[in-house]
Amino acid sequence: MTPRNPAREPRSDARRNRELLIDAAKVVLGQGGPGASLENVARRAGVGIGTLYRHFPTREHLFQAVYRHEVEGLIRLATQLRESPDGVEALRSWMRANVALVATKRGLLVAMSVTVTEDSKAMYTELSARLADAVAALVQQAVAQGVLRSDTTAEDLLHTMYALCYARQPEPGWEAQVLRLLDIFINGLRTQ
Amino acid sequence: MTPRNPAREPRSDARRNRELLIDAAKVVLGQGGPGASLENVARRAGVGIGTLYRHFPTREHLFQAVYRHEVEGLIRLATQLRESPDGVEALRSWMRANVALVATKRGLLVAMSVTVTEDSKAMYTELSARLADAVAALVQQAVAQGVLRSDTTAEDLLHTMYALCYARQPEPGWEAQVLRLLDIFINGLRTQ
DNA sequence: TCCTTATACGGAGGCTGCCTCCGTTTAGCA
DNA sequence: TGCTAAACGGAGGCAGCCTCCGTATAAGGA
Repeated sequence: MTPRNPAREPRSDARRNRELLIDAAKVVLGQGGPGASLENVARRAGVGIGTLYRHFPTREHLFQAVYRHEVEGLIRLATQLRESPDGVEALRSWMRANVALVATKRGLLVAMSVTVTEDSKAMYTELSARLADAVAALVQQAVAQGVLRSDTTAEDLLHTMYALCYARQPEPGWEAQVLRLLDIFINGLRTQ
Repeated sequence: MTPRNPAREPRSDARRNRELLIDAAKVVLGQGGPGASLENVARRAGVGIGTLYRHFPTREHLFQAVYRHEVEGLIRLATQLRESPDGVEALRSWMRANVALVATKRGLLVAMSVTVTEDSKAMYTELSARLADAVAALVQQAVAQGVLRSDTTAEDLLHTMYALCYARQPEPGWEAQVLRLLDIFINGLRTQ
């Protein structure tokens, strides 16, 4: 074996366990929030606690990895939806996915907001920009198809969506309410 | 001794220890946030952990007691400031005290926002209303003195203050910035 | 195919905090 | 001064945090 390979690929078991841990953490942190038990995450992933700590030295590392994973999923989804023939429907689907994420991963979002470090701020900035770009592409597509008002911006959509989510979150049944209001908003953006 | 006294006053040691615990919790929770150690609170108060749990059966009971204590302090301050000859200065002092509270008790506020129960929502509603009333009285006083625009509302002030606090909080030095912006805002409300 | 070893795994163990339970102490009434 | 309801304190059992180190294994080279 090559004894000195500074940038070697991670071993296959390491890669697999990392994925397992992130999947488990999605569920456990999403429900339990900032105080959720990391031993519980390791148990659900079927790995030892030592493995968890090797991959994610601190609680924040794990939170960040999960968050990044989720947001990159949304970015991927936006890219896929650019194939869609109906640009407005594409936007609607994408926003539904985003609201669903806020709904199921509430604990995670609270956890992220509790521990704000320089590091997490940088990540947040980077991901926000990429997300906004992905949505802007969807908007442009719909505008080009002639089904959306040409003065629409990605920020209009994102700000409205997050404002609705956060203003409504505590009540039960808020998700349906927000989706209804979003539909109205999107209809308002249609070329008549 | 009267064995059957359903609504007896708490014993003096109980009252004293309750105060000691709230004082200690102010510091410990203000710094440590939601995850702060309750044993640490008891140690700082100089009482046993059992005593803490008798007075505050859950972490939330303690959080709520501290929060109520702080907000009632602000309400008392507003009442005292009604004696002040200069209504605008009184408002300014009061808002400075409020910003200082946000600055030193950040951990507490985060803790309160993480665990939202029916109970805490009711308390929050009640205290918000009383706080708004106290500020409204200060505003009316200043208006009556002819030093403040007569269309000013307590909500204008409170919303502006909290929006500034929460939008700015993470940066270092935010407190001075917020105080400066608040001063400008209050000057804007002066009758010229 | 097998050997070698860098890489990764798992969980025991020490520590801290949570919360309960109960024996001890004390405030305050008569 | 005596009595007792009320309050105190901390031991103890349990759970989670994180580290450390002996064991297992993936994968490059012979």
